[in-house]
Amino acid sequence: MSDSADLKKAGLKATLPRLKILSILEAAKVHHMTAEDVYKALLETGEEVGLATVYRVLTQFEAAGLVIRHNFEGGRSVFEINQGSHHDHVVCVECGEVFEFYDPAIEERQRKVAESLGFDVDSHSLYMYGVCLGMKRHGHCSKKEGR
Amino acid sequence: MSDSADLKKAGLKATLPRLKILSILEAAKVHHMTAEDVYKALLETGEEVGLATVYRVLTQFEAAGLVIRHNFEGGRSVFEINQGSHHDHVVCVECGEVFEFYDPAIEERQRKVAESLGFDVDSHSLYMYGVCLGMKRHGHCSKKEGR
DNA sequence: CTTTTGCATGGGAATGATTCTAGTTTACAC
DNA sequence: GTGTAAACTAGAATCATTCCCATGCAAAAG
Repeated sequence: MSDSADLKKAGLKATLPRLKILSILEAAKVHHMTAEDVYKALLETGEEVGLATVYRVLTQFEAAGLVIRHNFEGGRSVFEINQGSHHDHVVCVECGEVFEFYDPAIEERQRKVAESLGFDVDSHSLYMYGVCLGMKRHGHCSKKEGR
Repeated sequence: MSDSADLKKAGLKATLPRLKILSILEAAKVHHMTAEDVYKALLETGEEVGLATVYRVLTQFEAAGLVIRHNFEGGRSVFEINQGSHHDHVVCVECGEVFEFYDPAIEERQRKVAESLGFDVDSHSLYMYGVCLGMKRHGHCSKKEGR
């Protein structure tokens, strides 16, 4: 259950930067962070880590299945901790908030489509972009900042 | 029906680079191209265009709804001509081939999910990544090149 | 058909995100 | 503890994309 054990299980040495990054991702209120976000959070805890390390570690975590990388609109990657349960995303283009949902019917239809193509699916992602309720109604929402 | 008219309708001057880029996208056999792909195709026709222009034009075309931009895995954007009919994508991570499909049931469920969140959806994208039949069976397929 | 006017272009520099390189440090097996 | 492979840091390098600005060209006006 400890982060240290999680890392070992993934075949990764339990180094300080890795432990810190993992705990930041786990503790994050907004749990979709860019590499830069993680780097800033590390600096705030007074940690001496290089941005290169953040990228390297996030990529290793992705390969190990500890985190999920998303390529949202705009080109930069965002990462979220992998809590086991697959879900899809709805992103507000005004405030940046990310909602998650899971729809078994959609998952099933995707599986069928892949099957009919003879495709072995490794991963799939479904993103919807639009304007959230708060921004529509009041021009702001819980996460007011734009981008 | 002419490209020139299409551009004017979109509020864009019918300049030579724009016409060329539009015709390349329309004629493309593999119709998911990166900006670099389009640039190379232009050079092959002997055209003197700057890469910056290609990016600028593709972005304008996207805004005008003439092309669709996709952010597949790997960071770079790919573009396809917008032929009106929405569809989703299945990408082979081995050979790079892109298959398209449309599933009304999935579309409908997405609509429902957005509605239940009070979300106005501008766009949505569904990508599945995996290994295509040809690569599984023979280690190669119609589009053998890797990436 | 020519002039006018302003948006469009080209190319190189700039930016932003991400990755590589070199030399140094650390985790962990013995 | 000690050795060794793996990991770390900082900064340089790379890649995709965008910016800047002097020049060019499309469309409107004459």
